[in-house]
Amino acid sequence: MTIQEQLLKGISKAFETLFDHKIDPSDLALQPTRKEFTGHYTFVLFPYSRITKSSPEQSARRMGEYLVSEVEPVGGYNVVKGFLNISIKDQYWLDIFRSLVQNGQYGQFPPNGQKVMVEYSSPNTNKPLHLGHLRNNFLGFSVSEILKANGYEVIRANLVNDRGIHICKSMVAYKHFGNGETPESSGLKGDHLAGKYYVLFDTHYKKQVAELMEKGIPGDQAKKSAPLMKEAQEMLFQWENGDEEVIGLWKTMNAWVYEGFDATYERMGVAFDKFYYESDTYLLGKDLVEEGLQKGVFFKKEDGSVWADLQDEGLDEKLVLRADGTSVYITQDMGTADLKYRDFRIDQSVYVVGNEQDYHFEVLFKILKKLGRPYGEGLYHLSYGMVDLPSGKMKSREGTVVDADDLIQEMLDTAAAHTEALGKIEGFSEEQAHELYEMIGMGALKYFLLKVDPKKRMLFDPQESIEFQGNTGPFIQYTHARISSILRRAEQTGLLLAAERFENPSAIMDTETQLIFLLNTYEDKIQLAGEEHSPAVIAQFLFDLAKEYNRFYAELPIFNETNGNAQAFRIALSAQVARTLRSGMKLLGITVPEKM
RNA sequence: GGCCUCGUAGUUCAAUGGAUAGAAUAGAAGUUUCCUAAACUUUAGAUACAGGUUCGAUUCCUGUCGAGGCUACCA
Repeated sequence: MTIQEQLLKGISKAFETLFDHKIDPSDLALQPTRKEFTGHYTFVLFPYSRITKSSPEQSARRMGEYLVSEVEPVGGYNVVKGFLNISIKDQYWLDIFRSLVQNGQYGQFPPNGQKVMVEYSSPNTNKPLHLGHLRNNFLGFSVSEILKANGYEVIRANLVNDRGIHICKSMVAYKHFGNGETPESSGLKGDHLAGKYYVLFDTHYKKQVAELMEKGIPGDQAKKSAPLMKEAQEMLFQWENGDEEVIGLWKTMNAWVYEGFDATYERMGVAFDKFYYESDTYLLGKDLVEEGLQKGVFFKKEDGSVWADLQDEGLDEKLVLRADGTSVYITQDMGTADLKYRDFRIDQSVYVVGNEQDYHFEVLFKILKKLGRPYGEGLYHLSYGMVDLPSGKMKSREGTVVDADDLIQEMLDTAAAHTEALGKIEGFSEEQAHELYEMIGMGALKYFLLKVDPKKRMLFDPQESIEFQGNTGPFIQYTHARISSILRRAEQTGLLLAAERFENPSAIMDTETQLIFLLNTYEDKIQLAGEEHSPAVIAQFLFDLAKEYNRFYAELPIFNETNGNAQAFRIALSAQVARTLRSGMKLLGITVPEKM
């Protein structure tokens, strides 16, 4: 039983014996005591004044007395207004610490028998990845790691949007202006090459529209009738009919793009267990429409189009099949959801997709539930906000996007320049130095994008680059590197062995208690993050831990300590902090260096 | 127009309805003979506005103002 559980049980008992009122421990909540006050856990009595029939302050005192005498780990208490601050005896912190150190499964919960698919990344194959994709990929990868740590079996999926009008645009432009250019001949990464033609299409298309409008054709009509657009639509039609030449070009260009994506994914450190391609799935879902009609979930209008009526759910009617019998986006998503289930028998499904699709997923999930899908209750849209630039929104057509490859390179360069300026790479080989830059640059970028609550839109200022001080990835990496350095020295002096079987010091300091307190909450954070699908919870925790450790390190001597027990204990505590930092950063997809 | 998010120090972010609204950064002032100064210490600075709910509101409700998104027989 954890210390929190013991406390809650004690409080529940206190309510029963002191105030003659039964409250289940699971209905009670403790919070960590704020720094300005003494104590470890705080229980708030205000809400219970009706039950206790006395002032919150009085009842807090009585409860404090009760807990001190009845709950073994409680060493003392103090009351401020209706807040009961409970202190735990040192001995119990030491016991907790010992059990954390000895727990071989620390940070990893046993398998829970549940299978979950996390779909993320899901790029279009007509242009390279940008800053928004980075947030998506880091979130998806991190959430997968967190779910694994929570005991889920995780399948990471990437649904590649490899067909449609946008790809045809790139293809049309390539046909006109390509002159047989290839990634090899141009020296461009495949995805950037395709992106170049997408931009070319747009510039020429805009020119055509402007010309038509000058001739007096209204804007709407001009957009539809511009020759390039017509050509793109014609090409889409040919693609759907399996035209050999079109399919050939499509395959060639997509292959270039995949090669480019693979390189970027590898640099980002993300991976997938299963790829789905829209060219395979875009016709799926019609059988579900049929099933829905039979079940009465859908209805047919006079023109033959099929609709889902979600007005009882507070939503509108939604089209699921066109009058001509062709499917729409949501039809395909319904079919793909079923396909995923057939492939893996998943219990849950997480979709990492931007918040502009909130409504789409709300509708999709409601439909799937109405259709009685076995996975229907386990659907979750991990919606995240856009990444804004100081100049405003990113628009690919206006060239204001921040390219993922460029940004990553810039991060590495900045990390390299910074590291060299600080003289940190003495004794490093070229290869080691490069590895370190990569760790730091990517650590900074990942941490920066993950520390913010996913659902909020966030601002990214590429000019200021990314900080290496303060609440950043490198700060945590640095803390880990320092501890590693301490452990190396401890090993040389033979202190590490002593630390491994440390004996309890006679007294422990506040900072040490605080560190153990934090270490003890690590697994709670993992579980919380799993529930909320939020790496931000873990990022914040790691920062708090690193900061607290730095304070500890600044205040307490480690190697000057004359008391052998205290010294061994501090080294053991340092080692455990390093272990937690390593474990937590792994959940964010960030590696930590031994030396920096 | 309708629907959904979001407005917190100069800036970027926190805060299951709880204590004196926390951090980081930028500003000001300090700290390197133990292991790494990418660190530490001190200092100043904020809940868009107006109501309501209650012991208590950044949080819940209503309205105003402001930012963004969705509102296609596009994907």
